Parts: sequence; C-alpha cells; structure tokens
Amino acid sequence: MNKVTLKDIANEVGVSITTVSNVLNNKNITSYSEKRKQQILKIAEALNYEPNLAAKALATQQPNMMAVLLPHYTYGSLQECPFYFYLISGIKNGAHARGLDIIIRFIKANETVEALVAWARGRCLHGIVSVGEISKCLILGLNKLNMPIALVDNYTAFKLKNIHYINTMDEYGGLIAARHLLEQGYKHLCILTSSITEETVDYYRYRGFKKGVQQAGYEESLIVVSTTNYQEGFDISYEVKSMGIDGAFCTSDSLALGLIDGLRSLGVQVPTDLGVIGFDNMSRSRENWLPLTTINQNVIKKGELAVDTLYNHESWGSQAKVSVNLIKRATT
Amino acid sequence: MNKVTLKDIANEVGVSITTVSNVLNNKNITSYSEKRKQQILKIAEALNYEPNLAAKALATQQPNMMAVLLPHYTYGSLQECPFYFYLISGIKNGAHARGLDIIIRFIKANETVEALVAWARGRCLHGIVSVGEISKCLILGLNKLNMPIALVDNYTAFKLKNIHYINTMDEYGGLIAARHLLEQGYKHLCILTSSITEETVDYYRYRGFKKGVQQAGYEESLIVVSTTNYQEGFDISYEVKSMGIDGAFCTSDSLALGLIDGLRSLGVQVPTDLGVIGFDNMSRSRENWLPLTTINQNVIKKGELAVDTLYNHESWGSQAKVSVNLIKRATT
DNA sequence: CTGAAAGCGCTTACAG
DNA sequence: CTGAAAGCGCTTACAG
Repeated sequence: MNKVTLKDIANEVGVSITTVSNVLNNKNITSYSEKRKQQILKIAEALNYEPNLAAKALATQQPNMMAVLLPHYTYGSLQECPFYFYLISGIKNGAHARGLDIIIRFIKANETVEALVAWARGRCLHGIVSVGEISKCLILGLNKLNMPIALVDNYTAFKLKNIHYINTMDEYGGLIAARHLLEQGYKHLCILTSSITEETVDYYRYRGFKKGVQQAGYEESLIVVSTTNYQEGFDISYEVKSMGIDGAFCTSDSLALGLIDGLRSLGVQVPTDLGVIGFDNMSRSRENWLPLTTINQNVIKKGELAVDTLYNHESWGSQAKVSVNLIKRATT
Repeated sequence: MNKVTLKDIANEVGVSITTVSNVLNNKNITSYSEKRKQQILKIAEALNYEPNLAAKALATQQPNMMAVLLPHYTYGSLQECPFYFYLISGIKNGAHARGLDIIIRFIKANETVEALVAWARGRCLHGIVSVGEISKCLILGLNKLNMPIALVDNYTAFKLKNIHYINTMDEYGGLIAARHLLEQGYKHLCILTSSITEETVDYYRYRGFKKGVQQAGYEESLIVVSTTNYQEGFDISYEVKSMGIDGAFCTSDSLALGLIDGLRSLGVQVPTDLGVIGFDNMSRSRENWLPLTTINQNVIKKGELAVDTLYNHESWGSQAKVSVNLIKRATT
C-alpha cells in the first residue's frame, strides 16, 4: 500500500511524467491522442493514484487550504454554542466546493500576533476566516500576510486591502424585534445586551432595537449583562421583574431562555405579564417548554458567504450582510 | 512580505542552507559553534522565517496533520449538538501539543469508500480520528491506508492492526442510572433508546440499564425511539404516561429534556409522578427550567485520548474507555 | 566544523 | 504530439 506517484504511472504506461501530469490535470489536453489519454486515466485509476497535495502545493506555489480561526473565549461559553458548528459547516461547504481543505485553529486567550502569524505563514493558505471578536492587533498582524481575510461577526470596520466583513443584519434584527413587541401590545420595553459600545455585534442589535422603540415614540430601559448566557439571564430575572416593564429583548437566545426560566421561578407569566424575544434562532429556542420568539439568522449561509468572499475576492475590503427574519413563537 | 526561505537566511549569514537547516532543527547541533548558531537564529528571527510545511512534509515524508472525520447524519441533529464541539476541542488539544494540525472532513451520507480513501491518501496524515457511527466498509477502506485510526464512540469491535477504539463507559453509565432510579424509590422503570442491537452506543447504555434493573430483581419496560432528540422525547411522552411507569432513563439528554416538557404539557409532575434521567450532561441539561439528572462523561478528555492513542500507537488495536459519573439534579 | 548534491512528488516553460 | 530539465523549499546522507 505504498503511495503511488506520477512516476509509477509513467513507468507503467511507458510515457514521461510530464505527459501523465498533463493528462491528469487536463493541460494541453488537445495535444494528446484520445487513446493515450484513456490509457493513462485507466492506469491511474487502477493504481489508486492520488496526487500528493504537499508536493502539488510546493510546485504550483498555490495554496490549498482555508484556515478557520475560532475564538476561545471562556471555555464553555463558546463551546456550548451549536452556532459555531453551523458556521463551520457553511465554511466547509464553500471550501470543499472549491477543493480546499479547512484547517481549524483556536485562538488562545493570550495569543500573540507573532505566534498566530507564524502559524499562518507556514501553511499553504488560500485565505483566513476569522470568527467573532478578535483583537485589532491580531487582525492587523494577519493582514501583513497579504492574503484575503474574512471577518465573520466582527465590527471593527477596517478599510483595508484584503479585509472583508461578513455580518448579520444585526441592527435591522433589533429593529424588527422592537416593532414586533410593540405590535403585540407591549409598551414598556427593555433590552438586555452585553454591550452598548461600538464594534460589537450586541451593540448593533441594541442600536436597532433602540431605534425601533424611539421611532414609535416610546423609550426603552437598558440592562447591561456581563455575558449573554443562560445563567446570566436566569440571575437577572429578579431585576427585570422589579423594573415594571412588560417586554424584553435579549441579544441572544440563551440569555432569553435563562430569563424566561428565571421569571417563571418568580411567578411572572410569559407572555401575558411579560413578552420576551431572543436573537439567533438556535434550535434550543424552539425546543423549549415555552418556545421562544426570536430573530432568525442563517448561519450556514454566513459561513458559505465567507468562503465565497475570500475566493472571489477583490483585493479591497468588502462588506456583506445576511438577512434576518422574525420567528413568532410562544413568548410574545 | 514575500515568504522567506532557508536560502534567504543562508545568504544573509553567509553559510549554506544545510547549516541553517541543521541549526534551526537542532541537528548535529554540537558540531556548530555557539556563535554561528546564535547568528543564524537571530537572522531567522529578524526575517520572520517560518518553515514551509508542505516542503517539510515532502522532504521528510513525515505527516503533519491529524484528520478528523465527522458524521453528517441528518443535518441539524448532529450539528445542534455541542458535544462534537467539545470533542474537537479535545482533539485539538492533543494534536497541537504535538505540533500537528487538525483538518476536518465531514462524511457525506452517500460517501464512497473510494472518495474518502482518496481524500486521505493525498494528505500528509499522521492518523485519523473518526467520530461516531461510520459504516464498516469505510473503516475497512481507511484501514488499507495503513495508518492508525481512532474510532470514537464506535462499537464495531474490529480486531485489526491500526484500529483503536475510544469509548465512554456507556454500559456502566446505564447501570448506575438504573441503580440511582431504584435508590430514589422508583420501581417501575422504562428505558428509551434508539437501539437494542449491538455495535451502537445506545445498545450499551440500554444493556447496562437492563442489567442494573434486573440485578435488583425488577423488570424494565422498553421504548425504542427513532432518534434521540428533543422532539422525539416530547412526542413520546403521551405513550410514556400511559405505560404506568414511574421512572425513565433516556439514552440522551435531548431526549430526556423533550420527554420532560412533553410530560409537563400532559400534567405529569416530574420528579414526583415520574423520575427522569438522561445521559451526556450537556450544558443544556443544567440550564433548564427543571435541571436534569444525568450521567456525565468527559468529552474533551475523550478527544485528547483519541489523539494520544494515535500518537503512541502500538500497531495492534487497543481499547480505551473514559469514566462516567452521576449528576443528581431536579428530575429524580 | 561545513557544504555540495540528491531527493521528496509535483508543475511548467521550453525544446524537438 | 512528447519529454528532459529546472524548480518549488526543505532534509539528509556523505564527502571533505
């Protein structure tokens, strides 16, 4: 079961490796006789020939991999989230369609620019998909590699060569969340977000929501949470109950789910006493004792889009956003 | 920002590339003067030298990647499960500790042995970690590659060269689930499983549970579900209610969570009317309106173990199992 | 102590 | 229509 090479085929057929290489890669294809071509193809098949990708990459100087950079965040918070799995699926779809492998790299909390750039430099990378928030100096460092980079769910807004952004319509999502709550008759609204400063996903969701509320002539209350997970939502419910509001928008489904369970334990009825809406439409929001109203985003599409962008990239930065829509369930 | 090569360093320092290569790789290291070594190291550093991994792999004929094969199952069922993300984390830990990259490949539903083997043949693979149930002919096909393979959560029990098994103590988990329910005073027990035929994870969980019940002198009822997800659990609850049982063991947390919500909607009180225990201890089982009692397994450890096994492999097949323990929460 | 040379498996002008 | 040869960036006997 030794690796079979071009040479083996060439020997078998009695031609040069040049000819074999050309035929197998459809180069100068017109110049070879049909018979010869079939002959080579047949032998290659019979021998189970498979090109050595490392050699190919070396010879062509062409990259054959797409790197996926994943934030490490706090262990557990990220990893619990099927979201990333979907995203990787999408990236995989895009990459495999073009014959590229995906190679995954987690970014450590204390990752240095040098280490990361060194890592990238050694591989034959076509481009890099970076997911989530990542420090600016890492982005700048990676940019020195002079290869296209797709930043998914990142709002740093660099206007640089090779830097591309792929986002969800987070602001619009916040906007329709507000409108929906108002339409359902909730008037005293509150938003639970992890951030009200720029360059984060949560900020845009917050901003859209605020806009929606104010456009209707109302005002919104604000709760800033430290993380948007279930536990935080559960713990914050006491506060929410005491604020005298009747509708809450959470910037993530996990947060909303925790809030609902917390409210339940305090005897607050959702959706009658209080309406709740989340964001993401993760499967868990549907599979709940009280299915969650939420803003849906197509995560797989986002992953595919990231690869598309890298592949067809204009060297100057681009911006793309995937759409969102409201999914009405039992919590509003 | 062009790639810098050994040649660049050699030119700069004024030595041969052989020398540079030796120094950088700590080969024949005694034979070079300390001064020369420092000199080379300094220039390499200054130039941001990073070895081309493809060239290295070609020259040494040494693999530098670990492949991870992921089942595709039905879209959504797998992907929803953070379980796989943890596993990949563990695999990543093990691989990176040894300077190996991980390269991910999803197995399509209609994957052919040829395609998969061809894929593997072209890369410089150190070994393969395959996750979950995978068809026997794929395993046999991969085995022809003559490289170590770790099968995680797979019970096919081939006694073959290069085939290693990494499992959870599924049977023992089922056993302690049964004992726990009995200790809590539940006597009429039922197991919900997707399989009672060998070579599946669920079979062993089922078998352990059955053993536990019978050892105590009782008998168990059986429900075979088509998949162990939330919806199935929810839908089956009507049946469960009508069976006159007071304790249920579900072979997955998702299934248990669905069952609990289904029972709730039918007015059945958990844990007073009926005790429920799951398996896996996914985060969602803790983050629930009624936290789930379940069997915990260390998935990250399992991933690390898989890589360890491949790395230190004896060529003959091995078997390893990670331990489990019971987590008591509110449903029993 | 150091380097020239062959080789890993492939591609690609270029010559015939 | 086909092949010899150089080259991609590295490693490794081997010779001096």
